[in-house]
Amino acid sequence: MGRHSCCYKQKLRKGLWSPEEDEKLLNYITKHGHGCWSSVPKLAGLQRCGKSCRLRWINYLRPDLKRGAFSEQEENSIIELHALLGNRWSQIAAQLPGRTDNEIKNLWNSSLKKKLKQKGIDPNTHQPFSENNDNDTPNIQIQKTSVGSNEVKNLFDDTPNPNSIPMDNCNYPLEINSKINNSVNCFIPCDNMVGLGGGSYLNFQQLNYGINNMTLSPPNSNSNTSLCFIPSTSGSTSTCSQMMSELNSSTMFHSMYTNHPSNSISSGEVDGIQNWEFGASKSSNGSSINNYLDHQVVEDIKWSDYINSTPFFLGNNNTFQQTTTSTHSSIYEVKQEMGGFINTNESIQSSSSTWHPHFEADIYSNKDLQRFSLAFGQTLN
DNA sequence: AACTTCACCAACCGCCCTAAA
DNA sequence: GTTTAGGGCGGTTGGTGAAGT
Repeated sequence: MGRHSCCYKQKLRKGLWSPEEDEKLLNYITKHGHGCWSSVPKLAGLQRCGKSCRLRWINYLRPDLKRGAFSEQEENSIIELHALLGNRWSQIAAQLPGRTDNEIKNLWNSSLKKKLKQKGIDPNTHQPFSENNDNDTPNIQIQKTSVGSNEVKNLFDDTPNPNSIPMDNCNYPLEINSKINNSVNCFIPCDNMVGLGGGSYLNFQQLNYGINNMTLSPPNSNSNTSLCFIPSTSGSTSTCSQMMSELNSSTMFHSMYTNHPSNSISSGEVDGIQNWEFGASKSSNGSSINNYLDHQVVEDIKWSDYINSTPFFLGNNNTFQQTTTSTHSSIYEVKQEMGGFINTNESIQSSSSTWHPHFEADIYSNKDLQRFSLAFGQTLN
């Protein structure tokens, strides 16, 4: 592989494009479209390789290019997107109409990196230089870091009561929205949270979404969606009647590992940390804990492979409003009220005998970014 | 005025992915 | 299943003009 065959051909011009060459390329593509790029130079009468023509068109001649200096708003967007996407210039450019990846890359390397450094921010991590930037402790980096205008709370500080989840509409910071919109795995929360014993419970169902427009695609048991929960329809946990009735039965399926129809996410405080237990259930009187994901399964399926960066939403039925439906898909308008991303960068062994192991999740509300610890797997008694 | 350094950015290079043969 | 070519992407280079000495 490596260089394209066209690049080996002799007598092809390289370097800057002349106005005459630009005119030839522009005229040709305007009239005929580019089609196969490798044939463009010959048809357009250019002594260039197709790749060079393509680049010239995309980065300079395309009529929809904005050109000119970047606005402050554009620069801020690039910084935010870079914090989220890293050096994925094409993805960043996709968020900025009229700008090319090359243009943005050049701006970043020549200007934005310096600006961030001048502000005492590491352009690679987007964290203050004074903070611990050790890549082995990524969760720590997030603490006390500003997300948009939101305040960030310390992991072990002032952990909120999940019963007080704000249900107002909320506008997420740009990078959060982008992450949500590009997600493929989302958890649909069901009816409501039900208080039980020392914790609170939120039933949910995972479905598989398409990219960007939140198209709901019917998943199947062979898909790689990993975590498949069916809300309980009886007992102490709430039913999800409304949500269930909106969905074709083919979109629901059992946990592929447990084949048990009842799972929930539960919350309680352990070791001073607010924990969410995931994939567990309690009996109707709340007296005993039964977890349907046995320890062997947990080891086999490598949780981290499935859930890393998995977004989820907490809310009620109003969080997702179905707008259209067809045989194969339903489109939901998302009014997320609270949601987050599970981080599996580290696993914490709790000193408690009943919670193990823990992963962390960033949970965003309309006010704060807060850190929870999630407990996955078998409850140890 | 001459030279050097710096900043910018257009263009190239090489790798990767994918579809077609 | 393998090979090949096209297209896309991110990293890097090198030309050019501005600024500094």
